[in-house]
Amino acid sequence: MDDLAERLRGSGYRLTPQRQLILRAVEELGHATPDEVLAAVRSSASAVNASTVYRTLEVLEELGLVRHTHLSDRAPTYHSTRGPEHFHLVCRNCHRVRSVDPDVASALLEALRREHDFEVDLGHLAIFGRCTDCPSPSGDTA
Amino acid sequence: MDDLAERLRGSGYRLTPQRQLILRAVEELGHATPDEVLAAVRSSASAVNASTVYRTLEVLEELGLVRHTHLSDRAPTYHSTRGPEHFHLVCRNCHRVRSVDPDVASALLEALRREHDFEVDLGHLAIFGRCTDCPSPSGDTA
DNA sequence: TTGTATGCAAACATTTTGCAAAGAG
DNA sequence: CTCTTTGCAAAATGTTTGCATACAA
Repeated sequence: MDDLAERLRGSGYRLTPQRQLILRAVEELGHATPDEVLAAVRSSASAVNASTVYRTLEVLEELGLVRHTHLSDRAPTYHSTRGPEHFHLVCRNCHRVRSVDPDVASALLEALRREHDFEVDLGHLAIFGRCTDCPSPSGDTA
Repeated sequence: MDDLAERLRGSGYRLTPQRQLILRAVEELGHATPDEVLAAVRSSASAVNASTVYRTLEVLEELGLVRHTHLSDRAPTYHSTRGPEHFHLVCRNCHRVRSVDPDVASALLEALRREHDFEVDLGHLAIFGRCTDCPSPSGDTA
């Protein structure tokens, strides 16, 4: 769908092949780092520059077409906003990442709004911890 | 208090002046990046190396004396575990950071435990969003 | 004395920047 | 045509590593 073209023009941006490719890559990859997006775009066809990926992800996020979150201490990951909104659970032990329905957190959001005048950006949220059934308390990545 | 000495030895580590200085700096600074810790330690006295700061913060965190969280897209911040446990609210607009009592999130933690077999690491949690009364919806740092 | 810890310098990973050339509208 | 976007190369930022030396126990 050419949501992309319209959204871009609506904000004074231009439609370029790079932007199309990068958005498509994010949509296909699920949760991908800029590097992974770069690799995907490159294999998929032409050569695109890393800085273009960074700049484009920034634009796409501004337009609300993608979002980023931090699922590790390393590079951020980007995902499309086309699917349902969600937040993330990340297990420090097995590194499994789960997407959770916002409803689970609605009470917290409400409390923070009321008691702390704070509006949570749920889509950016990544909660670290560990699966109850995950073994060794190994000092692992965060 | 020489909790530090005991904890270190209890895990086969040694007590060094650098480790004392770094722990003290974290305690005094509140929420500080490795770089800020480095600067504090350096001014406070002798010269310490950056890599020592990184290695030491890792050890201190393993021992449970400090914790780190991500209050920006940049460097992580470390804080002492001597104060009460808390999680963080970060406003994308005014960059204010608030420490919140864990109780506010207890229902969520319980739900995640029950419904997702997931044990949240609350001390690492930083929730982004914006103060309700913060003005402009400027596309700001994350 | 023995092995851990440090300093140093270099490597690494990720992101940002300036600027000239390409290309969208 | 004009102004945005790209590629490129270099710099900036934050962190990690190998190795010889220093020092805690």
